[in-house]
Amino acid sequence: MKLATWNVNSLNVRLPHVLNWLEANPVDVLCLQELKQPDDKFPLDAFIERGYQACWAGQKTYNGVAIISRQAGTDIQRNIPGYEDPQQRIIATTLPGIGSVDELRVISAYCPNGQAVGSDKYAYKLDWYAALRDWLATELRRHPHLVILGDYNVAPADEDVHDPQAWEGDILVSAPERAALQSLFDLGLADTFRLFDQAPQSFSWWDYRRFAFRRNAGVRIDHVLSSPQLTARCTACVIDKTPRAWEKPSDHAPVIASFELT
DNA sequence: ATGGCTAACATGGTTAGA
Repeated sequence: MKLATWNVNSLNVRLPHVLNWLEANPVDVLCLQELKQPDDKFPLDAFIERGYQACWAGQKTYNGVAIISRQAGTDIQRNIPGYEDPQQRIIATTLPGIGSVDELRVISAYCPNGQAVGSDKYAYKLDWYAALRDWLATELRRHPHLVILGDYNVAPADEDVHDPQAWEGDILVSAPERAALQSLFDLGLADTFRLFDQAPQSFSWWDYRRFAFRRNAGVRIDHVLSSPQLTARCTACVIDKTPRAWEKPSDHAPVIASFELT
């Protein structure tokens, strides 16, 4: 089973890319972030025509998340329960499992950017992460087979940053942000990318400016995290840089994780 | 050098992203 995550930076603009990518990469599940469109603009028919189901949480202009999947999901949850937030950053659903895995809990997450260390948005980011951690602790007790895919807006370590010295202490890499992401790892969730040998300088986001993609001046902030029982069955995790080189690309690349479910 | 692109909303210039 293959699951992918992709921050598309406007599904309105990027739908052709998403459909082309899905045709070349017929994953079982695709989690999207930054739809930047209200619920009634979600292009459900385009996915249905290609054999997919979908659930989504949209918002005008900003944020917005979706889960595209072969099988229809149940138990759909929008946002973090009990955490009042007009920003649409979380959608979760339960998919039918395969073999001894009776069901799979899938979460698509768009974690706050934080803008600048010490800003109001930075405080919101850390607060949001604390709420996410607490909710995930509950979710993991309910769902032993859980995977949370998305844009975490945190580069876990210096090896995930093209120029760690230039970025030191900055947004996406500051110690409190890394501690917030670590608090998810401390729940038993694994960064599946690091389960395997990877090329050095592997990134998932590159600034639109200053030819950052051409120079591979990026950071790795999009991750697939899996619960222990799924981590044991994870067989690969790769970043697909291909669509980042297309015309009018998203600034993020998709990340794909594979699991052997029998 | 606090710029540099891109998208949304708007229809000029601001806000936000990371």
